[in-house]
Amino acid sequence: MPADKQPIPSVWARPRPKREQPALSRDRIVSEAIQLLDTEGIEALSMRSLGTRLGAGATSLYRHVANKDELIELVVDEVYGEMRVPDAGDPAHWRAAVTDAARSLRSMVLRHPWIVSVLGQVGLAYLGPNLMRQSERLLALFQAAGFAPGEADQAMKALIAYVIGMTTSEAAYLSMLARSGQNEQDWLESLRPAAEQAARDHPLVRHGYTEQLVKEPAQIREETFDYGVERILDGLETRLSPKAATR
Amino acid sequence: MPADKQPIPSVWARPRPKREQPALSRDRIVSEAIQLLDTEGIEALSMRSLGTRLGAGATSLYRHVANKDELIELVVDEVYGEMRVPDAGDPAHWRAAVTDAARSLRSMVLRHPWIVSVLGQVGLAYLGPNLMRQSERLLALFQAAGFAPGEADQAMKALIAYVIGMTTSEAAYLSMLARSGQNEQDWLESLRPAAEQAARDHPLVRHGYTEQLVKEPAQIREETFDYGVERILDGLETRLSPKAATR
DNA sequence: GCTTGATGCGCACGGCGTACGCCAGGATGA
DNA sequence: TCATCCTGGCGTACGCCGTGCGCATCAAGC
Repeated sequence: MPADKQPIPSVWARPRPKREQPALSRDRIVSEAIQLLDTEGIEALSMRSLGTRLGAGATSLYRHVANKDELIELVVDEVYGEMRVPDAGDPAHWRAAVTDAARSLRSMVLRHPWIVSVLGQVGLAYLGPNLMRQSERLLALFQAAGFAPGEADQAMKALIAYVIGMTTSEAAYLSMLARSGQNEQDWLESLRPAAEQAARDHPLVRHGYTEQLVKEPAQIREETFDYGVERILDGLETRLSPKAATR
Repeated sequence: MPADKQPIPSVWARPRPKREQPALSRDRIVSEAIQLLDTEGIEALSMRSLGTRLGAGATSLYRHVANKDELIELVVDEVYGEMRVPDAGDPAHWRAAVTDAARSLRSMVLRHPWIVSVLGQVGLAYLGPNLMRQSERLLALFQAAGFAPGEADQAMKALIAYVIGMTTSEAAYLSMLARSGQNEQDWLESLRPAAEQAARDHPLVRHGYTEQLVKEPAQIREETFDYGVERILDGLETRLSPKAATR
């Protein structure tokens, strides 16, 4: 047994080996992980770094979560809790309510852009309590609007898929921008040559690029997002009118 | 120097230390990586394992790709090349053409489900030649259908976002199913208790579960996917008719 | 006082991405 | 023909990672 561990000058000068933090717990671990992810990004999350932040060793965390994957499932469900879905109210205002929910989900993802690099791995965040709750509320919204249960389910899935897909590319873009450390305008400028090279031989793509150069990028993203939400709601609305028979 | 590496019986019986494989190249590396990803999943892809498969050392790969992230960007663009987008033809059939493209993208993702756990990290696959090409063809499709250039861009982004979002959850689900090694029915059965527990207090969600138990899961996924595509196309179509003024 | 269960920690293992320097062999130029 | 350089591959090593295991500590119950 190697008992000669640390070069402590005196045993009596022990640096308070015991608890000053409120002790480890699953909740504290999850919320500290989210903070770490928000401030330093996905690649900075290791069990060691998280442990250190909590004033604990890496392996201590394993008393509260089974492994890193489970931690990530918990973290994902936790941030889903930030989404806001309006109460199902007046059926006449279902579009506004659904739009609010979609925007709320988008801003959650943009607040926590690391989530998109993790969504492909967590198989069933589905079962998390927060996602469950939001699904229930969304279903209520669609059913109140007049969709039959089965179709409300499809409508909800279509909407969420769209929001997730659109924000995935937004978040990946913004993460990369953040890593570059540059201002968005400067960064786009430094990317210009590569983009123009790539768009050579693709006139339609190139036309889109040059057209967007004059507008504010953040505003373009928001408009594009809203455009898609509106089109999906338009498409869903055709199913509610009495003459619905598109398929 | 620890020279006791391999128990080679005789130095003279050296097993041909030189090339028999057609030599390393970026193309060979990328296509072997895709094969490895398809057969063993995302977590099996390491520079070492890939090198071994190619009959080379791990670090040899770095002569052809800058780092693992770049390899992944190459791999992602490569599989985008498998997507098929019809030629822009008769404007009257734009819906069928766009639907084909969407289904083609979906089946590409389902053939390579690991892609979804990597999409959040690659900032600009956008610039890859294959994705460029597909974007150009999709834009042509929408413009031929009657969308102005700017709106064609928004329409394309909405469609792709939907497909990516929907297939992300499908692929994550299928990956997890594959890892479980079980038949889908058995696996769903073993998941039942947890699902029912989670859906307690959420009657609408629970109703959806029980309703789907009688149908073929793969067929449900396909119908749900198609439903969303149809709704988006319905929504887009309202913008083409002369009386379009939804927003 | 003694036992027992929960909690945290140190250590160690095997694997990862990749920087670096060496070397063999082919291409090149005198 | 020979010296030189360039290219591509390899071995080694560094500093990370997730996590299994066994021990130390301590509060609670007898």
